[in-house]
Amino acid sequence: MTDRIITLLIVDDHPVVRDGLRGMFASDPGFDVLGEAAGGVEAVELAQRLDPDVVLMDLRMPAGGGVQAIAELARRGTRAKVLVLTTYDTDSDTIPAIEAGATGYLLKDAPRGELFTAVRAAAEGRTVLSPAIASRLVSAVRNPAVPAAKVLSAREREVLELVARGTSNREIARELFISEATVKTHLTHLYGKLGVKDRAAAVAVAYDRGILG
Amino acid sequence: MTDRIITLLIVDDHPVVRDGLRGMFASDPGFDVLGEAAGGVEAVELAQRLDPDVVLMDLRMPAGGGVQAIAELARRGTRAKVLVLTTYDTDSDTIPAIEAGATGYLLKDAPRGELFTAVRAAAEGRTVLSPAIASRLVSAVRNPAVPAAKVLSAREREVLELVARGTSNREIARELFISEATVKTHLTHLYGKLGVKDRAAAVAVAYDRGILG
DNA sequence: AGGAGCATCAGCCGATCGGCTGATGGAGGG
DNA sequence: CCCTCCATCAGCCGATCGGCTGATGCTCCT
Repeated sequence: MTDRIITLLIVDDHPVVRDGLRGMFASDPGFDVLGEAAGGVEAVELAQRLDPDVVLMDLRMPAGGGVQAIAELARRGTRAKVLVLTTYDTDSDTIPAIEAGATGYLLKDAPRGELFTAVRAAAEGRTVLSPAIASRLVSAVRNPAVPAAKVLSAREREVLELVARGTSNREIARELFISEATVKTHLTHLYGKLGVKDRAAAVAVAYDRGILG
Repeated sequence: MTDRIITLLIVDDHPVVRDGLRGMFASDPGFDVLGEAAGGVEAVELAQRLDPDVVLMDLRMPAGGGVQAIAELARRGTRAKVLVLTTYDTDSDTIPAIEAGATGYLLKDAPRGELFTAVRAAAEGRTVLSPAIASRLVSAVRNPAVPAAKVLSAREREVLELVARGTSNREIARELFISEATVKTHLTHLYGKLGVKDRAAAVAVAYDRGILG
């Protein structure tokens, strides 16, 4: 199993990164890069057509988000294992990506050897995590997961976005065609979810968690 | 001038990106990659020792910021032209980097050909900017340059940081050993500088500009 | 000497916010 | 069918905020 050739699909919006990865894997006869995609939508399509063992996937892409692409692949029952390869260990998409079905999660600054090992592991279905990611995961699991009790609803996010622009409650109400009372309700709720007491702190926390910005 | 071999130094904290760039330039006999650095400090040192024509520099790096490295190179009168190669067109370091002495500014998703052209241009001392960056620059210049009228004082930043944590004016006053009236004065001033009307928007703008977060 | 910018303070007042209590209807899961 | 979550709305009230006007002392630069 370990000595079979592993086929790959590379998904990243940066040509430079795609080149780097392709070059890396080309130098090892144990791998075969079947194709490249620059966005999530294209990735899903190519994954179906080329049927690679492993998909190396960047998360932040203009043309179709990585997380959605992973979810879509899972929904279609694609055989390929998805190995997320991203720049940020602070990425707020870490947990969603894994929930969506990613087999592993590596940072781009991982050394070559680690990458190769990770791809082989992923091909066999084993989970691989960067140490930084792993530690974030365990702490995320330790803390009651933040299980949805802290996920803002779509409406709450809308309100929060307007708050970040300096919009008053009354103006928000007009903007969203709801009453001021409802705006205040949404605010009270999202304060609770974000663990803050006022709008300024809510905006700060939202930026820290990647909800805004 | 155009047909001399151009020597390069690659600076990026990601091995993958360094590989990608090295591979790209290796394929063209007109370029010679002298070395690689993973951080700003190392970059300055290598630039002095290797004396490349062009330094390809990432901005966001853990080991020594790119902007500081550029400034340091300029201070030392290094011959090398610095071509910033970054991921973000929203990067708040754009203008500082150019002020620090960068010859050009490209986004990583630029196609190969553009990169080659840009490096040759940079080697000749010509300025190269990604379209997105260029447009940001002109607008930055059109607006009176943000001339210091919009730079927060140290005290104002302190107040703003506390605001972002949800601290009330009274608490901020206690925290900083000043009166509540003074806190309000600082706030009024920084609202003016940031072009906002309330604390929530101030926090948002501060995050956008990299003042907070 | 004078101006600009910063940090400090005062008082007043209307606008806005946030907490509290309580309620309704719709959607989705068990 | 019941429960939960979401979105919607109401009214009350004290706390907080932001604008306005005006003032002092300090430092740095011209």
